[in-house]
Amino acid sequence: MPGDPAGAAAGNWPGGAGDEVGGMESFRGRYTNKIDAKGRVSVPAKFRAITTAQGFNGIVCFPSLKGASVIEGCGPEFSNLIDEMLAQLAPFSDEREELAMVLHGNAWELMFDADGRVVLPEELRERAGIATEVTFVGMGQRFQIWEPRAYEAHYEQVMKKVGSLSDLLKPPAQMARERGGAS
Amino acid sequence: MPGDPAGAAAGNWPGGAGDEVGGMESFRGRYTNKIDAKGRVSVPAKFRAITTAQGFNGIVCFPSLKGASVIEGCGPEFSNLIDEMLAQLAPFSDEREELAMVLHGNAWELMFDADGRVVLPEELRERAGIATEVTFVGMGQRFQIWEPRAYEAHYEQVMKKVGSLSDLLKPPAQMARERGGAS
DNA sequence: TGAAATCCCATGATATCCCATACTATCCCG
DNA sequence: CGGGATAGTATGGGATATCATGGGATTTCA
Repeated sequence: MPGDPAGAAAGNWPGGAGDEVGGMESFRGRYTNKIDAKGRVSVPAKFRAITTAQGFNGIVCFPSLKGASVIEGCGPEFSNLIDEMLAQLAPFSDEREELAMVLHGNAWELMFDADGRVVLPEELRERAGIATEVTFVGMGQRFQIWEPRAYEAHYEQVMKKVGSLSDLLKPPAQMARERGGAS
Repeated sequence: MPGDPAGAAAGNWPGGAGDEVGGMESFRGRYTNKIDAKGRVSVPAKFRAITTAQGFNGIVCFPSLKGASVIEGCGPEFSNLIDEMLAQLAPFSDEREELAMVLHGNAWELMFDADGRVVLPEELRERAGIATEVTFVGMGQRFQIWEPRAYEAHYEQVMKKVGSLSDLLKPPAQMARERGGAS
């Protein structure tokens, strides 16, 4: 790989909305890897490049808020974003404590070993129904970790629905015009 | 061969929109290339010129939202546009999550090799029914990658319908006038 | 001291790089 | 106007690097 030491990484293209979304690289693509006898699983190299570029030699994992059978994963940048979002809630409100209990109390920092593998905590695997294989799914700022069959089933459902959602995608200009109330 | 792609050229005619934010170069023309034993396929030189001019030595591919058997492709400018459009949806809404799963989770950044080839991921080829040949079809801001026969069939259908759509094409001035008046 | 987690190395598969070749459209010059 | 030279492009194959994965050895902590 000519001059691409995980830092310049995947897609540092110019201009664009990358900055408006928060300036972080996007987790893209889908990768299915095996869990070995010791519980280790390789994090996709493309994903590793992103989190290490963010200054953390590992990933952060926590349960899905939606209760779905899936593990959420991200790098320090999105993890910090979560902290900021929590910080905006009233300090001792029930809502903040409850969110914090999930997003902090059940979040793990998983360090890469020399070969880029991590061990998924039993607590998270169990809830996601993960046994011998996992599917990493890029979600932009963060990614998800699914049991492969559960992902397949879910994705089929999403594909059926997503055609009708395409109307929601509008260029920023058009979005502004509609907000402004022309018509 | 229909519309003489060579003549349409890369299209940097004078006064062109190449520099403007909203006016990206257009993907034009149609090219059918082979997939070799290693899964590699040459991206048409005209298309390569566009994405590299946008600052990315490769293409971005993702599935069609309409569920059609086709792979969507683009350069960083349109890819960034997608990010912007997604960013405008409510952060953890179902709609945004579902669109992200398709547009990020099943999107790949495919880098050109020294000869301008990429390897289409199995996940995308499968859904598009692609095996040994593909047809690149320019779509303006982006392009599509079809299994050649599927493209032929689809194109016949489109040609039957497109005649009745010609009224939709109006100069911007007229468009604005109608928006202001009616509705 | 024992179980579990971590480190380190080996291996196979895959993707990437690099060079060679055939073809075609363009250019140049007679 | 024609014919040969030339550059750009698509394609094929061998060599090389990267990555996922398995297993042994060492460390850590209870």
